[in-house]
Amino acid sequence: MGRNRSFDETQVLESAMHAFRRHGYAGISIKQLEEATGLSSGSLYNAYGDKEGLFRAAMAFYVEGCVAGRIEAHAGPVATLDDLEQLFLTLFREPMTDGNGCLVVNSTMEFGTQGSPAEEAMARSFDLVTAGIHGVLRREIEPERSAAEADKLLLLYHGILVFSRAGRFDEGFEDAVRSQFDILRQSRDRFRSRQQITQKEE
Amino acid sequence: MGRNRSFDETQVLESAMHAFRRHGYAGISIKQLEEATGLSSGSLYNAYGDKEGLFRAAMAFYVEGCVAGRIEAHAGPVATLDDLEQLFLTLFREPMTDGNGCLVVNSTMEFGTQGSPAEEAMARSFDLVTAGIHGVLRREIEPERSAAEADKLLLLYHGILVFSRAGRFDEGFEDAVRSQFDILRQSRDRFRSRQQITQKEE
DNA sequence: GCAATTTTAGAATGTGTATTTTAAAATGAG
DNA sequence: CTCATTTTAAAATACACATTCTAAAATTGC
Repeated sequence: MGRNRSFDETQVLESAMHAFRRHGYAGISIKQLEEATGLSSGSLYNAYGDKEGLFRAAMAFYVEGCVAGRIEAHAGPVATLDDLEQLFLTLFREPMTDGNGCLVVNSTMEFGTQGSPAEEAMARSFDLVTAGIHGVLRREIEPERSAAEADKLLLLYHGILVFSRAGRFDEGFEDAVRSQFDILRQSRDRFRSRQQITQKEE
Repeated sequence: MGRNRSFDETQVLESAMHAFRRHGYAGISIKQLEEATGLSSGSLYNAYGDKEGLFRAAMAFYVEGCVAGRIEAHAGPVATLDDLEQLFLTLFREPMTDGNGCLVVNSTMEFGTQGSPAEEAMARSFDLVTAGIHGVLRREIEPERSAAEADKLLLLYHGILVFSRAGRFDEGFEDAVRSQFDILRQSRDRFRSRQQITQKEE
């Protein structure tokens, strides 16, 4: 056994993640990644193999640390409509306000579908968000409308991430989100009272 | 005056635009652009100055030819909710189904806000779409809800472009769009009948 | 403390890149 | 036709890039 790593892996991955978020994969050089992480290229290559390896690690770090955590907290198995609304409202706060967007969505747009080094992380992230949103709506509103409303929210969510990256947050997007959730809460209340009536009849 | 260009400028810009759409700006090389356009680098540099110049030209070509035309047709000064719905439904058809997304949104995600060579084209395109959608809703539904509903549609629109690039169109997004426009049409009808009542009272 | 093994920093390497230069071919204007 | 000007293609250039190599420093297990 030789010596142990002297750098903080979490800190390096976090720096790399922010650098990729800002410049994209093709748009950043190893030299810039050295500056961002504070590591020399030798150490980076030793630890992650190559640029793609570092990118994959940064992606995984982002998905597990950032996406999975937020979904679990706001769209987990017992989450309510109000919790889900909070998920959407977090998109208007740090770190999304720095104009660098979401690493997963940025990378999706950079690579598209064909042979992307981000493929697994992308799929996992989309699946997490999709399952989270659909789960909450399936539990909360009437079943006939739940799928379409969930897809709407899914599109809304990713639309917000586009405008986050575009630096166009001046408009009333937060109001739009609240207004949509108000509508969903009305739908939920109608659904609940109808269920109560059905229950009484039995 | 020397000789005239022997290549079809429209065809070259269209090829370049599709190449940028597919690979991004940083992700494509001059050699690939030579292959895509059929021009030698000499001709490309003579005609467009440099890679960035060609990119700007391709962006302008896309915005004026693709975005502006679609907005005018489906969200112009006399467009209805049904027209606007058609705008959204075109996103599920050619050429958006090729998995290469929209050049403007792709470039937005690649460059973000800071000093992007796509800045003018981006701003123009976002403004066109924003103004088009807001215009239709201002005319069609009740004024108190119009802004929030327009922002919702704006986010929905760009969310669709994300999933278009992600190649994840298998889901019921088209239903989600139709369902949202059904709701807007109900809102419009309520608004209209309320206006009629007010008119009778006078 | 010794030896094996890993990390590390920096120099070295080769390839790919955008761009410029060159010279010949083409073509419009007079 | 002729001349000036432009396009064009291909070679030349210079630089940036990802990656590998080298040798020294560090650190663990025994």
